[in-house]
Amino acid sequence: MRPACLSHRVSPSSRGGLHGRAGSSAGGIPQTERCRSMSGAVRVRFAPSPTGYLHVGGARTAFFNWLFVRSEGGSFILRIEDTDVARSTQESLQAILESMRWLGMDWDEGPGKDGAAGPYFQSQRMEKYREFSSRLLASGHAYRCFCTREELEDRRAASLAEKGALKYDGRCERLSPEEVLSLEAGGRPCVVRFRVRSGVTSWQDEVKGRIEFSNSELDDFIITRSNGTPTYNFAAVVDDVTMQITHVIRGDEHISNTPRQILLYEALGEALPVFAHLPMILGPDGTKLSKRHGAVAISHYERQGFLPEAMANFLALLGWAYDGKREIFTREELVRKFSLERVSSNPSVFDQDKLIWMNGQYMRELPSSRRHEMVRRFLREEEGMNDVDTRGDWIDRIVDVVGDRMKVASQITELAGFFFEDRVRYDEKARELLLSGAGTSELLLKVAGRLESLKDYGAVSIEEAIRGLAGEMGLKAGELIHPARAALTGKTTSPGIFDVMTLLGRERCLSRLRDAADFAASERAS
RNA sequence: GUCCCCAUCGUCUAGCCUGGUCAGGACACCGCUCUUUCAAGGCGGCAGCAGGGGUUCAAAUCCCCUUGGGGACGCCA
Repeated sequence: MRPACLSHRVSPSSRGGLHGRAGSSAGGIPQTERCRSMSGAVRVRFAPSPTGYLHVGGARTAFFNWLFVRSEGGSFILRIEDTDVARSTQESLQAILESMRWLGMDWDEGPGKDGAAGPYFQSQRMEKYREFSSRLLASGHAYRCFCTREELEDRRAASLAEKGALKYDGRCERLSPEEVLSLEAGGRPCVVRFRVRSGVTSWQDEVKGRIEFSNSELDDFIITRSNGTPTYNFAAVVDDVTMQITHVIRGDEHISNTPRQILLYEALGEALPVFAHLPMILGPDGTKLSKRHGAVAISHYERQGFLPEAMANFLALLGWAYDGKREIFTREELVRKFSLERVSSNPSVFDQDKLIWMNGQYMRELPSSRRHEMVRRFLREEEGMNDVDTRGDWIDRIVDVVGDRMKVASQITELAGFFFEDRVRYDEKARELLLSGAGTSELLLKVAGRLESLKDYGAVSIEEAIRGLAGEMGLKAGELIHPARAALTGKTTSPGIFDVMTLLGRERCLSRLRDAADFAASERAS
């Protein structure tokens, strides 16, 4: 309802990067900056191509779109850019939709949700692209080009060799109508190119401020391929126009596409949407985040036992901040507080440690039943444990005992793996501990003896017994506990030792304690 | 190579538009505390305005240059 393109960011030049002098449009062509959003409801879109999973960067883009439209009130359109038939797959589509849903993003129009602006698959919108292509051809904004790929490549290479520009030289633009006719008659395949006018193209970016390109930087780009399908820039504009998209919110790798798209809007006589280019998400090495940096698929995080609300919260903070102090927000708060004005213009590095921390924050607020579920699922699906449900209660108790040490479900392995393994493996520190003390072996045997003689084997009585034993021996409880921990878990850190003893069960405790006693004694002897 | 974007602790960032508060918070890290270890909690610490010029009484903040990083230059999206 607010007049988006006029009121936002009253002084955009402050966002830095204003190098162009305002109003100096060299070509003297007035920029049409009417905005669609002035006339109606906000409509935004997320337009993935189904050629893989939903990755962190895409998810962040989608989420900012979603957050924006939910905070403004409007429609979120999910459009599938599947014009690359060779690479698009049904599995990818499903995977992307699933990750979207997992993160809690619902769409108002798109796959499974028909609307007036459909269809929502580009592969089903070919007539529209053809129609707009002929319109541009008829109005003289576009022309046919008969150059072959080979010719183009040769010229590009030659130009490159002379350190020239890599742009199309526009030779087919100069073809006479007769030549075009005869070429067509000869059955020579052709593409349709957009005729880029001279001058300057600029826009007021919602996050970057004013951006300006000289059209001489652009060449006459292809809008329709020789096989009749539209290229990305063209399809995107036709769709955004026909779907009445008011705000284009996307990654800033699209900045260089924007002048071309604006020129297309202009030629079509359509009002421009508001553009908002989000800073990119980088890997720890400072380059664009990709699989090289490790896990980038949202589904990976789901499988590892991250919580969707934590993931969403974390994604929201990648390039957006409320006041720099508060960081934990419910989804409702995010919707309420989100605004494009507070999106920063500099790129951010994806910090897994902080994600883990944040997930831990959400994890400890969870009812234990939900933590049980998450761990069971992780064990079953990721660790291939097939008796998870027959041992369910026992596993649930382990999860309880692990408590908030577990920040992500997958950490159950490192935190409590010793419960599930038949034999303990001593890590470096445990080894040292078992081997260092003088009477360690004897201590362990005494602990074992005490546990063996317990009538009632439970956490409370175990604790009493161990502390009692320590007292009798004139030792501090810790002097018994530490070697016992090493013996039972193979590590020097673990959940509370009495809980460990309880859940491990008397038999396994006794054998592990005796094994460790043997280990301590034998190694010392040799 | 050309064009574009970006520049505050190691990382995410607040502060910049509307110059003047010890440059604030969080993750990570390091202490202390609690404690059977770890985790969590509490308390404390380390650490930053890329550099250089301007403008100004005053610059992280406004302007210019340099440097650095990133992105885009396809009949991919």
